[in-house]
Amino acid sequence: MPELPEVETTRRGIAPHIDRQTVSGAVVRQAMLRWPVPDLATLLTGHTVRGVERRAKYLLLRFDHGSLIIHLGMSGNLRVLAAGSPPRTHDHVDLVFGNRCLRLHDPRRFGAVLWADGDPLKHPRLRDLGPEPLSDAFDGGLLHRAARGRKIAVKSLLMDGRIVVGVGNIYATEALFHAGIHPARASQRVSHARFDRLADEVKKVLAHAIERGGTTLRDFVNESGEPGYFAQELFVYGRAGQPCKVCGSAIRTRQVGQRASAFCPRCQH
DNA sequence: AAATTCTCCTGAAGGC
DNA sequence: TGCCTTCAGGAGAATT
Repeated sequence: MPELPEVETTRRGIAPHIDRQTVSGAVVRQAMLRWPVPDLATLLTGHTVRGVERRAKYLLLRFDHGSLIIHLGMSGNLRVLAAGSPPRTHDHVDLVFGNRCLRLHDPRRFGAVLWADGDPLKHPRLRDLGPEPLSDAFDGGLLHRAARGRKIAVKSLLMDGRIVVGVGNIYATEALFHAGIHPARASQRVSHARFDRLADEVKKVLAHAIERGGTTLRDFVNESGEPGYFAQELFVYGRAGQPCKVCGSAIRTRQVGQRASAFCPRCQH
């Protein structure tokens, strides 16, 4: 499931192939993803990509007349293929650049392709987002302020995009383990010092995962169809019943905010 | 206002 | 072997 490191891996992978390239055509095979997909052939043919950026888990393809906003949902990936490559099931959208093709594949269709006429950062889906986790704007103080008076589980706080973006289930789970904080702990009962540590661990785990090309659990692949290599470095996510890599206790899971959450009962409080 | 629940979808896994 | 049920999961929407 693409989280920030997987989206950033995708951005870095596709940018060299499509930045400053001109769209020669587009195909929309499935016009209904999370929201309706615009008529991309009409919208983009003849227009040139003026930048490939990322905000939270959204990819932004800049054009002179607006921006294409792409979200990979939980099962999406973008690959660069030869133009004319036969589509497989769930290959929903192609953007064609001469002899190459940027193809969106998304079995569960939780992804989205949106268009913003003006500043994409002012789009309703992006305008209320919190700071980037790898920026200086994100730190323990921000978490501590957001947690004031909140009974919500600290893991849910960390995954709330209005507070900080890009931290999904995998990396929230891992960062909480490294910070020694129980995922279900009430936010208001986490000290400033422990939030400092948590923010630091979020940055470390995300940066490290980007270096490894992201986490591949089932189906994440980069623009060339290759998996990421962070999965082997996970300490708790997906390791229920297995021994903690630090203390040997059996990793447990429980529901936190309707989401499966793994933790070490001895290392996290 | 904050917290919780529901929703979209498919593939994988488990039961029988 | 194969059909049926269950469930995960990002994040917006609806509800409490």
